[in-house]
Amino acid sequence: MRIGELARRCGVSVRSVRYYEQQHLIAPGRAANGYREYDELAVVRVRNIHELLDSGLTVEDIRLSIDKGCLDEPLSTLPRCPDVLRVATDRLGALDRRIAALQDLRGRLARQLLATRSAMARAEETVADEWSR
Amino acid sequence: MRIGELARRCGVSVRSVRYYEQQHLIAPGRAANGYREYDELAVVRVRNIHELLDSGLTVEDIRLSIDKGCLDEPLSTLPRCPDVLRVATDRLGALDRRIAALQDLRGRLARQLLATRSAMARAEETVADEWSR
DNA sequence: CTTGACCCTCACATCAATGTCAGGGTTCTA
DNA sequence: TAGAACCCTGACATTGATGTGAGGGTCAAG
Repeated sequence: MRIGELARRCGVSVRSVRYYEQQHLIAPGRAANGYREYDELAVVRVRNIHELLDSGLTVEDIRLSIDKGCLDEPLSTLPRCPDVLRVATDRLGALDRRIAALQDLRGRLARQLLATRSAMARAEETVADEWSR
Repeated sequence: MRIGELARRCGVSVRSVRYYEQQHLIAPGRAANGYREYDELAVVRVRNIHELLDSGLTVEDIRLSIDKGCLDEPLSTLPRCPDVLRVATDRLGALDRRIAALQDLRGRLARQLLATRSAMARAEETVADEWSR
């Protein structure tokens, strides 16, 4: 099948499929006219790639697990892939660190906001005091 | 004072100071030789800009609050600035959304990992079964 | 007069995956 | 045979703040 059908069946853009190829995640054949040719295996691979990207892995992560057969069956039916597992575990840790950093940021911003609000409240009280005098 | 001293006193890079200027957050004078000239006010402003950036606001956020006098005193002693307050509140919401998105991602990745691990465990049991036969 | 520490502008690189052009070829259908 | 719908490559844009380098002035101390 050609790239448009592949993309449609995998729920990704044609651009993305070409990008995956450029990143050496897939290697389609070529027809005589230069068009890329994909088989059913490609459907599985591209779906897997998309799913892994969507789960927070990077193209680089996925590339590390290629040529290990880890992308050529539906992920749910191919549980044995230590490399993907390890990378995913690392990625989970990185994700946790990013979340922690964001929550730290949130804490600082919230405290700043709170301090500002209470300072404004105090200022209004002062004004009220002045009025009541 | 010149840009090097300003940057040192504010704990930011010279590059960042020039970037703030390019973004119209500061507007230093120029000496006869073309060197930027900063006064004490600039120290306060640059420190405030850096602190706000560090708190998760963007240059665009900060720009919206300029010309309101919100950057010309230490933030802790200038609590009355509704615009900064509103922007910061918005930013807090955005931060919460980003955190939620990351946590969602984390959940998906963790589930995938868990499923993979338990599938591997099942596979090992199967192997054990085969051995025990 | 030279060295070194400053300063200037301009501009590209970073990170990641994808969108979106431009400029052109192919294939199928009416 | 024309037009629609597809395909190709190549390249720039996006986001945000900063790093870095080239190529070149300015100034003070030695």
